[in-house]
Amino acid sequence: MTKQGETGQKPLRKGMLEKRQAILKGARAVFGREGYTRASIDAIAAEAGVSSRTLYNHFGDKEGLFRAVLLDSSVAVTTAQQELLARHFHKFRDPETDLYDMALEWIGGIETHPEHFALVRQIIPEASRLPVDVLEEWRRVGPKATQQALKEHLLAAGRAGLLAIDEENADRATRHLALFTGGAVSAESAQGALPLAPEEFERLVREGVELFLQLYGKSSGE
Amino acid sequence: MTKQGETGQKPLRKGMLEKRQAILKGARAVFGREGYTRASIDAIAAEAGVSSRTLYNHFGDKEGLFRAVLLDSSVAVTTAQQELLARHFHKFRDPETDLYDMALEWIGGIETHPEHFALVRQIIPEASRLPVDVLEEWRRVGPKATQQALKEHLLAAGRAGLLAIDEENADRATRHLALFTGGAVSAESAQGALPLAPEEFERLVREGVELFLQLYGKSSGE
DNA sequence: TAGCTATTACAACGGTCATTGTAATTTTCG
DNA sequence: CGAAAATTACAATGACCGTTGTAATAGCTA
Repeated sequence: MTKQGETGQKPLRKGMLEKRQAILKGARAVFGREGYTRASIDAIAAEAGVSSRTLYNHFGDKEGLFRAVLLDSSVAVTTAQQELLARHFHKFRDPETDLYDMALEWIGGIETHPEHFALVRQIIPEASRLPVDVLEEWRRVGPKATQQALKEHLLAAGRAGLLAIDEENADRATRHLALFTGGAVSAESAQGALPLAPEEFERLVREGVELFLQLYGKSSGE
Repeated sequence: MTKQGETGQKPLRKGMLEKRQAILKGARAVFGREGYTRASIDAIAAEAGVSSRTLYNHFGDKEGLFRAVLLDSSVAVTTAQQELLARHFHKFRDPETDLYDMALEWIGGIETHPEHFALVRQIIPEASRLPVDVLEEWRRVGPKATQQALKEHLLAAGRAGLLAIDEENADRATRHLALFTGGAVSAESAQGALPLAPEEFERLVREGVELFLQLYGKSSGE
């Protein structure tokens, strides 16, 4: 138990890092597809093209692997989402269209990173069995981090006079934008479990952005 | 497979019905707590105070039991929710307070029927492995039925001149009320997986109702 | 009370799975 | 190249679990 792996501090040898990432990739796929309990170590090892013994040498046990996969995947997706937000808000001029384009790609992340969100869907019912620190760190590096980035971009847009947002209402505005777009999509698709027609998806996001601008737009807001 | 059980058409003998309901109750608890895969037949039988063989005689196999439990529980909760809506809208006079009271108890159903919603949380990641007809029937007798009842009450309130709701916008208004209150609570509590402080719960519901009235209230709406 | 039926206790089968040990083999690095 | 480390194949262990059969028992109904 105290040998190595766990949090993976110092994989020095060359191939180790590749093996490790292959395992993480395979585990993300299988855990997301099958769920924690159904996912067998052998299936993950096969998906990663690795012996199951190597997997144990890297991550200790099944729970350690799940922990590593969840956090690794969360960091990756959060990074991608933050880059996406930065890219869209960089050229933020017209709230009407720019906010819609941004939200479309942001919420579309559910389909851009299907394995990650399948993985996240698995932890919801498993929450009471998962160590609290894992849950907390997931929220911190995942949803919370993305939300924080969004909040800062919205604040910047507010300072630029493009939205009716200031330090006072920024938190609520951020929650509202997420709720009106992502929350609406999530509710309609049973938390992403059921497929949603693209037109329906776009309609929900569009209506959500319209509602958001109705509250925080410069024309009718304030 | 063709012997009996399955959909349970004719349990005539006296004690059988009690056994059946004891099994459904125990299965709801264990399935909700452990999830489909982890939940063992023996654990369910023990929780129900019944031999595992009796369980098989009633429901055929594990999947048949899960199917029966999910639909039975959904019908029960939907009935309770519809009664709740009828009771509140019966004495619907002042949108400000009446709508808040209603939403508080409605969304509070997550805590009033914890086993049911734990069960529902389990089917989300399991969706792709569940027969489509089970999923469809669940949505029909569950969320869809409640949503339909709410829509009719909102329409009635609109006809009574208490809300700015008519046949044109009733569907959207219904979705909005659910999203602003239940969706907000759901998002904040990670789909109900993480506990939410009562004050936070009430605050979210209150803000949700306020926002709803901002859009569909008679004073500032229209 | 007699007979039918549901229920039970018990055992067993076949399967899956997490985990570990070991020895051989491959890979990496000095 | 040669040593050290990582990886592999292989097997085994111990546990859990869904499901079924069976014979005994308890409960209901007529």
